[in-house]
Amino acid sequence: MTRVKTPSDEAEARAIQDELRRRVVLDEPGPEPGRGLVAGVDVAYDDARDLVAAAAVVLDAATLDVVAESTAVGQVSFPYVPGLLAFRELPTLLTALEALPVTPGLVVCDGYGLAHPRRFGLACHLGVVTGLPSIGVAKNPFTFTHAEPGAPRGESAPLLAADGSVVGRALRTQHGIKPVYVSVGHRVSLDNACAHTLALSPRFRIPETTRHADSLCRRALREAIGGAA
DNA sequence: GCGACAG
DNA sequence: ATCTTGTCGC
Repeated sequence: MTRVKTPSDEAEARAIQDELRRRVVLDEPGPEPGRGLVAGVDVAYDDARDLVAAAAVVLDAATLDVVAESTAVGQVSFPYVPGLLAFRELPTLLTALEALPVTPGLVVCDGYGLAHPRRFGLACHLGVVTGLPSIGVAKNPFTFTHAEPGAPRGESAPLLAADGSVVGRALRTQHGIKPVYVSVGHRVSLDNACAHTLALSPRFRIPETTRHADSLCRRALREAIGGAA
């Protein structure tokens, strides 16, 4: 079983990131968009009980039909610290992923990959520890900047770090609607990551993978609380 | 130095 | 992330 060591403090977490970051693979194009199986993952929290519920939903990339689902509930083991999100979400997320009856060719994370203060966001971390191709699709630009993409669906602008380096892309998934922020996680090119994101978002701003995972983890959290109360 | 900052 | 009903629109 894939495990993520829970750091005892932030310094240790950063040291772990530094070590795992060396294992990120960036020279593979990744799976072909619109084919195979794509998984979406997300988590929901109950702060009062320190619970975290994770969901993994697998879609047929061609039809966007749901072919498998899995959830897991665990205790929160790390605080929310911007830049260290993976240590909070990954343990439970991996449990849900491993319980899937199939292995996806790509995992779409709700958050960042290389677009990260230390170039090792949640999607990179998940990709490295599972070995699976992964990308990050976030709803906010965090500390990064970008020019306004053209209005049509499919338009994009480079997502820039403070030092000017390109860490991802602000991608318009719906005409005239706020873009999403795509970055590479592991074993996928940025072009491919954006193509997948577009293919997964035919109707709404957020990819269907993330939408399914979001509603499923919220449901799992409600049921976990309901069963305990 | 302080605040902002993926979820 | 989360606090949160009805309402507007396809």
